[in-house]
Amino acid sequence: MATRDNQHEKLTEAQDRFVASWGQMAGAWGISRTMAEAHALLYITGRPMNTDEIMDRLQISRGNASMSIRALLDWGIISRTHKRGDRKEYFEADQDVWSMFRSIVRERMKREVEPLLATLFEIRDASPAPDEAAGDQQKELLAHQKRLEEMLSFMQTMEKLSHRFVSPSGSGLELAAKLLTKFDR
Amino acid sequence: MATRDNQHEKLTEAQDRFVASWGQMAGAWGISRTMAEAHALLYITGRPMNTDEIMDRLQISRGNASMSIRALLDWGIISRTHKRGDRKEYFEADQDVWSMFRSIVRERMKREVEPLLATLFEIRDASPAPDEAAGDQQKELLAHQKRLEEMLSFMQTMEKLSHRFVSPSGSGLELAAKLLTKFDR
DNA sequence: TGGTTGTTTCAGAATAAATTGAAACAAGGC
DNA sequence: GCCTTGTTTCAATTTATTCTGAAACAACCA
Repeated sequence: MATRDNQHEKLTEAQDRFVASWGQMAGAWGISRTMAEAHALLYITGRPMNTDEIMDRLQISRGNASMSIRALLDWGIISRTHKRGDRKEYFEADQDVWSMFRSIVRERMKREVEPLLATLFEIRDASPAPDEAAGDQQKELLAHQKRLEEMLSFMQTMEKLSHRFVSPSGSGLELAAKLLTKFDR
Repeated sequence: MATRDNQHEKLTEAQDRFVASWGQMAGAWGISRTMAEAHALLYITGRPMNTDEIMDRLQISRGNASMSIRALLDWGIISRTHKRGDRKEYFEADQDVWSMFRSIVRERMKREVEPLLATLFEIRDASPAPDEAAGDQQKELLAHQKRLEEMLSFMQTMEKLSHRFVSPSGSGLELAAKLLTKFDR
């Protein structure tokens, strides 16, 4: 059975490396390392795990595990399961990479882009309106408004785009993306 | 001139709010607040500014200003300018929102996605290969490989997509995005 | 060459974010 | 009710990140 043991060891090592590289990526995107690692672990092992297993594997505290799992549930990229005769809660990751990606985009839009957009509208409406006179200051106010409008229009396009792909039936994005990359240049 | 003063005051206030909301957003995306604020300031004022002006307006130290400006230059979303008879360096933001966005995507891909992709390939190549036998463990190895492949394929699609839009002539994205949002559902 | 102005660097300080661990809380079973 | 098992919360701590300020550096000028 030495071969089998060796295989298993290498599998575990590959999983650990996957988890670690995922965790590294996290910081750059404003996600906590542990949260990313927990998700990576559930994804790459592909089986439901309970809190204790996750704690042990990632070497983290119970509190941290609980909060990270909660966050992943809120993002909608992992779900609860149960095992017969076991009172513990188990968690498993969405195994469809594209649907996972859609969930992430959906949440980030909702949490970060939408509030920003609302603020930008407020700022626009509170910005001083240029009057008819043609002084330099009026020109500047006009330019200010133009810059605000362009940013607003950009973000609105992004929002619509994300809704278009992310929300309902949903799997349009995968097809579109693949088509778009199919023909080089 | 009370009206003019009032207009100017309101303009400054609008700019400050823009800068602040931009800065808030930053944290969620793994960017330092100051860097985002400096960029927002240059964008919304629309005119070249030197280090001292930026320091004063954002209330930050010279060191911080210098490093943030440098980072923005590295990202390619601001550029250096000079004024006749003034030895100071001036900086101005790219005023085209879409080209700005392209620069950001290009850099993030290069810095974060490409290295991750390289690591994923390494992990795949170091993962144990299943043999012909049909045991549970072999099935698991197969499933592991499938998950890795799916993630790899996803990220490769994303990379190609980004190259397609971001790199050369470049302005395709704007058109495509607008078209895609044009027809609801 | 020495003086002046402007820019960069980086060790240490300040700040923000993530993590722990123990207590509080829930949900059963007896 | 009152144990037992599992989960959540949160104040205190640890860790990571950002920022400061002064010194080093660079470029120009007289």
